[in-house]
Amino acid sequence: MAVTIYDLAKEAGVGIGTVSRCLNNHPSVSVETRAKVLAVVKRLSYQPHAYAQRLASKKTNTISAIIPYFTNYFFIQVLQGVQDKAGELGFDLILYGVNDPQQAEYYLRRSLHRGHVDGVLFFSMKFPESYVQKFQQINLPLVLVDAYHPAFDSIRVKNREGATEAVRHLIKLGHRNIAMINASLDTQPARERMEGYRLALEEAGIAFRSDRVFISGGGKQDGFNREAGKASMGELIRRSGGREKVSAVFIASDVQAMGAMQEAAELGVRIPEDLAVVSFDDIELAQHVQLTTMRQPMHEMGSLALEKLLARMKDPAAPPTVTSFLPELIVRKSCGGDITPDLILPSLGRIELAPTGGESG
Amino acid sequence: MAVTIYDLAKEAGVGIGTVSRCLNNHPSVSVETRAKVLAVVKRLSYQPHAYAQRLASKKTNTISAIIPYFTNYFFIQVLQGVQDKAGELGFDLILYGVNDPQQAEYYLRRSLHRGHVDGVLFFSMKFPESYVQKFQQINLPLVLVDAYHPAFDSIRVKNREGATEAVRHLIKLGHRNIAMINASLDTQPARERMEGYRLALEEAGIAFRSDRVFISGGGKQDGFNREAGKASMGELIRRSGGREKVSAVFIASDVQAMGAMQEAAELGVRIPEDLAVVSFDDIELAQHVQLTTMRQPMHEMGSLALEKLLARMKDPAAPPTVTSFLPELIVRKSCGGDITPDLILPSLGRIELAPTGGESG
DNA sequence: AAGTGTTATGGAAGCGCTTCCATGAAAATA
DNA sequence: TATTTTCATGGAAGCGCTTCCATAACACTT
Repeated sequence: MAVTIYDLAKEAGVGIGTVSRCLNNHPSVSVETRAKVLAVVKRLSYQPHAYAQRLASKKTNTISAIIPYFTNYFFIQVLQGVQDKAGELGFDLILYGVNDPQQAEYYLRRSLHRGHVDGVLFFSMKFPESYVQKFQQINLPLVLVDAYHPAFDSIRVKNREGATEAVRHLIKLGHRNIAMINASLDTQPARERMEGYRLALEEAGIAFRSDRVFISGGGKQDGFNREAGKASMGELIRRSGGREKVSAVFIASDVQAMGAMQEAAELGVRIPEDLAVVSFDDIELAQHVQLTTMRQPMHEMGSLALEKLLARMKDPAAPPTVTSFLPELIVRKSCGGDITPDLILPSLGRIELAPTGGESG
Repeated sequence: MAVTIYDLAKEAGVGIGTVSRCLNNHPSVSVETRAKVLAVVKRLSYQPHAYAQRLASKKTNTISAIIPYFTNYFFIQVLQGVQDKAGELGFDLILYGVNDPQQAEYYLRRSLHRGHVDGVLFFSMKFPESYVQKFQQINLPLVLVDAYHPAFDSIRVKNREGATEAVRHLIKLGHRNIAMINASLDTQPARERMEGYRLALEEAGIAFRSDRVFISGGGKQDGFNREAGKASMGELIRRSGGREKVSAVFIASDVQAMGAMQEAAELGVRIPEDLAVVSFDDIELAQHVQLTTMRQPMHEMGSLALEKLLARMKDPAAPPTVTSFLPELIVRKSCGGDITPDLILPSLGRIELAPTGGESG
């Protein structure tokens, strides 16, 4: 069997307490003893048993992250922030990918197992009311990212303000007939972004028309995906016409915009000539397709989430904090108009979305 | 403090053994006793202590996945496969993202801690020789994905064959001056894909020219990234000219191809008119930019990896197995020529890469 | 009635650690 | 030299489980 501290103790001719102390850099061990023990540790290539340590010390050094649809680029980039920080701090990160809402509860339950994790990161979903008390009861640190509940720490994005700025930009470019492609209103970001859209319109004296808001997805996921975006754009194009033709659209996320742009191209609608597009997130891809979008500091949100969790562990009694990020408008080509220099690329790419069937240029 | 089985036992008026048996669905408990105990479990909202269980039962139900640069879409898609399977089987997945090679060893060491994980998935990196023995010694199941070592199970992709097919396709379209943009030759996939490239050329009686192979990245990561692809393409375009102008290029991965295409567009080189492109992976994006590429079954590779790990746990003595996937050519528009219908999209998109400065079509 | 199974149960032992307490030796003080 | 303080150390207890063994209770057999 594996080497235990008992083996080490016997081999080094000391007690198990001493061995443990050597391993944990406890001060009260003589230099010689420590050297002797560590030599044995090395010789027998001893490996501590993680769970025995954790059982005895009551710390797990592990956190879990519960994330919906984590192949969504937005989450990946946030997750990267979490992971980098976790590595830096020596924490293990258990990844729970949620594909349907029920799973979220399953993973919450799992995270609640006493001694399983030191804390939980919960992303972009409505935190189930029924778990609020459970977390409070056992005092398990929890941080909500891109979500909100008054009882817990949260990291948010000013969706409303961001959306307003996005739509304002379109208005500034002269658009009046501005549609929105949104995700499921079950999600808070979708609701908030729509509110921002509505506000910007009102501000400019443009009437909000609910028939200009397109939500699709047929219940599949939460609507923040390429297919939903594609479907919505299809509908938009089919329904938009006549003198009140929609000339610009605000899309609730880059991923949707990807699908939407593809559909537009397939239907011969040119972007930005026929339709200006602004969306939300600034995932890596957005740059590639020259999408104008509202940037969220995803990596930073991820690492901050972990920091907040640690702070919470240190001081469980502190009142819940909320950190809000204000998204930043990144102007690229998809909105047309007076294009200001791309804020990411030093030189502008020449990638265009052209509706021609064959060669162009 | 938290509720333990002792509390349950006292409360239900039974012994701890009986409680444990109830919780674990052991057969030899009477129906009434079980009901009585489970009622108490519910009433006290008992949560088992994960690490105590694990310490006593010697099973962790956890595996770790060591993945380089996991924001790379290729890995994400593989990881999704792993995660889905893990969720299905009730395993916890610890994610170790590696940003530089040293970290890999750190995470290997960590995974080796006795009792920490039941098995390890190691992705796309050279498995360090110095850890071979350690894994064998403690008999920790290990599966290599997109990597190989004779001592362990592995899941591979026939990189050579895939590359050959990719280049053959270009040759079939009439190209003779075919360059390659590769990643660091320190990685096995890069070496194998280059060999496939060379083979296809030889097969067609075309001389291999090392000045037609472009590798860049300046040591940053392993070269499988957008920036490296962009840099290589820049060099290719600058160096290619005269009568032996390169008319097609095989790029070692989609991610690199993204950067390369961007650079081409910026330099006014049209794809596919001026330069045909075929690459490798078929990440989700490839469809979006109409990239012809060799598809790897990423999700399947991920879930198979976990299955293999389980098989290995069951039978530690079985000889190492190797499963190889043959990538499949997906023809889209980036290679020009006689375009066959896209195998993913029912109808072809119209997204084009046009080198024009402004509107086109 | 005595013997043989069968089933349900209690609880000790043990998983491999950390931590605390007691102890003995050495150093510092009077 | 006698006494206190400090330091290093050994090892028991305990973390919360699973599992095994012993036992009691009961139903069958002959």
